Amino acid sequence: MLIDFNLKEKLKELKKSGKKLPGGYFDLGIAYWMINPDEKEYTPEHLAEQFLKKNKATNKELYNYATKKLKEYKLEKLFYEVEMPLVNILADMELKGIKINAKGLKDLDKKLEKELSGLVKKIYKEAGETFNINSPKQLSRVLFEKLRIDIKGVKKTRTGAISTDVETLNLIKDKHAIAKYLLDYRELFKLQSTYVKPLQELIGKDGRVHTTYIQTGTATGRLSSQNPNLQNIPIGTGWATELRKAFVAEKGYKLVSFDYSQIELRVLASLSGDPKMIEAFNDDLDIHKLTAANVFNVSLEEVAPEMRRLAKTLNFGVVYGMGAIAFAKTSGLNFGEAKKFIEEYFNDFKKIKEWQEETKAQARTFGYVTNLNGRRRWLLRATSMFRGEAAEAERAAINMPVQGLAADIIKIAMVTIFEEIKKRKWDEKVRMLLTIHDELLFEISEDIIKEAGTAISKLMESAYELEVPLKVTMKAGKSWGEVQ
DNA sequence: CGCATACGCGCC
DNA sequence: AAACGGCGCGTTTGCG
Repeated sequence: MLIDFNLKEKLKELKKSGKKLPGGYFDLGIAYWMINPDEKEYTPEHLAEQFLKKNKATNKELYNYATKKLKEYKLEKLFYEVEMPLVNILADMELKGIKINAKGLKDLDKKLEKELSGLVKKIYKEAGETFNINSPKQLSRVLFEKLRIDIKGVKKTRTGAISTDVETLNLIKDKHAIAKYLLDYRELFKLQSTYVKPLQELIGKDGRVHTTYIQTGTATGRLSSQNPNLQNIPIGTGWATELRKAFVAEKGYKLVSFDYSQIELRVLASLSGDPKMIEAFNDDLDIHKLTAANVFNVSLEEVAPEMRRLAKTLNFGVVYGMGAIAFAKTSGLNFGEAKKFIEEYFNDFKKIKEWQEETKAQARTFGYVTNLNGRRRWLLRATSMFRGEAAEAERAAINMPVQGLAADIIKIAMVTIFEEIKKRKWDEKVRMLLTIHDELLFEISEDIIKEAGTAISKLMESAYELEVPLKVTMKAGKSWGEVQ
């Protein structure tokens, strides 16, 4: 058995040179990540220091300690049956990469360039001077000192400066024409500088971009993606779709996305055992509409779009431990109304409140929380004497078992799908490319899309048994822009 | 000059 | 004043 660090990189090297893979392997970094997912680094030096209290340790010593802890924490199944197989799967996904239409990106770049130069001119004209729009410091001076725009309701940054973020710009939109231009500028500049420009640089000789998945990158069990991060590609607006259209399928293939519908809320319903929410998912109802009907005390037919929107914000916020202040801010309600809606929510879904309180108590009592598979997160600050610190740990505590189980489910699905691909000898026809928390993106040969799509959907839906069904929606297209 | 920090923002 | 969980990354700014 191969016992070492960064086995994904080693497997990639072996695959590239066509060599045989080891029969079994044990990634030390991932093992320690499961023991404590909040370490910022998982290097041999750091782990020896942190866990063995030594300057140096051999892999054997690190292995012995890790296996002991994995057993003690009941993490062996998750480690050996999910995380380790995933190393090989991620290696494949990274090597494969996703095809990019370079010409499309270049054209988009030019379009953005043109739009941006127009906006810059308008902004300078409104400001009566030229300055660096990308500098919050300079922008703040122009907006609030030179132009003297009213700062009522505008928040300050952590260091006390007047904020210039989107929320602020929206607030002053009606007070000065410059704000609208700045909002447009921000959107386009972000798109160009963060996505369109870097992506072009990262296209390989094979015409594809190859992200790197970090298996030890989050404290909840999720994966992260870097160089480039393909888990935060813009979606929704016209410009975002233009960008997504540059992610394409190879000739003879289509991109096919498989999305878990409401996976975190389903997990929360299941964990809490809340009868109303479980029934809603069992009946395949519109969960936000159902929530709205409950918090507004109306029938499903009487739910107006605005009511549903508020309920949706509530549903998402609850998973994160959102308070009245934050709910008020994101919903546009005043503090009192926001507080009432949250109370009403927990009154309607009592078991969710109970589950959250139990989970917080666990964090305080044991200093950690776990999810159904034993995935663990240490939260020693739950008993901090600083109220803010303790509250922050409590919010992390109620979120981790939910986010972490959702992460496990998609990882389990990836492992079973990978096995199915091998079994059916679909290696060249069904390529798993991306994993984006609750979504898997494949490149599938056009002749078997139907058959493979059905198989993949089924495997995703049966990856884990909850108190409610898992639901997957599938979409196929020539580009990523077409599957959203 | 490189590096860390602040700010801001894209996604789930 | 803020207090919504989890990430990665671009630009600016100030420090050594």
